[in-house]
Amino acid sequence: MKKTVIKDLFRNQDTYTDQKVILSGWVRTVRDSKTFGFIELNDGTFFKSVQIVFDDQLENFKEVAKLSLSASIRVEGQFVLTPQMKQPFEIKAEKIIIEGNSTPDYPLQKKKHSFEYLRTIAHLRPRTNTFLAVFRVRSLASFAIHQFFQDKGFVNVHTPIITGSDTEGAGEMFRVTSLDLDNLPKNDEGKVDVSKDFFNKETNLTVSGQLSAETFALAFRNVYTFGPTFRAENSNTARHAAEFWMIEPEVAFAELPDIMDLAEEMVKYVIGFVLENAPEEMAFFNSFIDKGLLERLTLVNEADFGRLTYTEAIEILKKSGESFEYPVEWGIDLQTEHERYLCEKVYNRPVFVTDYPKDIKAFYMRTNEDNKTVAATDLLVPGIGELIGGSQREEREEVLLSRIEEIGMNMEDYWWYLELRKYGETKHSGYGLGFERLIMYLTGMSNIRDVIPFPRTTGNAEY
RNA sequence: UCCGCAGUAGCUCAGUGGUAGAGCAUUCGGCUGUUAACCGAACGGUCGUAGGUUCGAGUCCUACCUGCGGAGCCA
Repeated sequence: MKKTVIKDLFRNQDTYTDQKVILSGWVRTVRDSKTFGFIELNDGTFFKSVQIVFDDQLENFKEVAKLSLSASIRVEGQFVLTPQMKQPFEIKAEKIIIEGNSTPDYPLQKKKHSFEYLRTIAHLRPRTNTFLAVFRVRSLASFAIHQFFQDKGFVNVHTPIITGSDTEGAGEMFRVTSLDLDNLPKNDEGKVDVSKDFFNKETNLTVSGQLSAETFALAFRNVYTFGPTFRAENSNTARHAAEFWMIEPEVAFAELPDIMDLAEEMVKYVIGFVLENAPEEMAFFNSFIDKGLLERLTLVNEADFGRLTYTEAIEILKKSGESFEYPVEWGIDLQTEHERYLCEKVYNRPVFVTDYPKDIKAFYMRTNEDNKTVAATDLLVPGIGELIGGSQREEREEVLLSRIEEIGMNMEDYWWYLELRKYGETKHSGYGLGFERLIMYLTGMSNIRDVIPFPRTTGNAEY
């Protein structure tokens, strides 16, 4: 007889009724009495566990009753519907084989643990309800994003992880080297001789695949990247990590509103996909993590995202009567308190802010006709902040050149990027989506460390 | 990096200058339908680290370490 997985039992209860099944999984809890007992068994295939009923007819009844939490077992037994009970069905065990018992000091108890504590046992926390739910949703959301773009004919580009260029302004980088740090080769000026390094030059981990993606957009028209990104910022917040995943679509023959439409459609698609494919997990988040989650996500899927310009946002903030810690003035970068006010108080849904002052944005963003602002947008989301940052790219070679000069960047480093403007340039636009922030938004989890299997943050690369 | 809060049993916490505590977990016993099972008992501590004040410090002071929350940076 073939092994059955618990997901199948839940999804096809009719076909299993009164049938014999073989299950294997991990013990969540054992409740025993003198001559019988119950085991909650989770096999990883489904969010919910199955109740196994066993009695002293089993030859190893005593050992089974004493199983430690998270022991792994195989169960042969009969599937029985139990409509009057809390659980829809249970397995009446005929045989239980102990594959790997656990020990009494198993750190996960049958009670609520703090996320802080669970972070200290990141190798065991995926066995908890919360993390089973988080990481299944993460997997589904990842798949949904690929499906969304693939259905639209976008080409997935694997941009380099090790990079010799720096997307200006995207943050501090992690140096990549194979040099012996205890014995560094020096040049005549006493500095490290990077020509002796593996790539004969200075290299770093990527902070963004955007510039590479642009090259492919000007060949394939519609492309996206989906990969890890690294920032060596000493950030200590619930929404920053040193290693995170980013999705960066890049679209040729597209202006800013085109990619805003794309971003909105994408976010809604992923929400719909996750609600449909992980209903148990989403119900769990709604009950135990974030009470308003389902209502909020459903609402978001039905309503249009808000859209306003930076200039309009400044006016709203000025007229709001709120006393902000950072005074509002045209030209400032919007602070967290301003963004929160806009999307949580004014709109109460995701909102695109567009056309920021060019002085506070990156060199590659397209300068608007007013010569003061750039065609950039941030998607602000309640509870998370900035979920997406995007822009129309500056396609006019002479404008781009003067921007690079203005900022004082090294022109030679961008020779290939500039050549894109020379050979058949077109308007094109793209954005970056922080994947973990999307997961936080989908699950209601409030710390980025709890949506990454083994998070890397300042001072922390355990596991 | 800055500001604030916290660190006491395996976990979650109480203890606010005078004998180190509770619930849960664990172990043992009981229980014929439990489902965060229940009932009884036992076990469990260098009070983050190092100094200092005091007759006496978990408690007050200083420094450091770690974690959390907020801010900056951004996705």
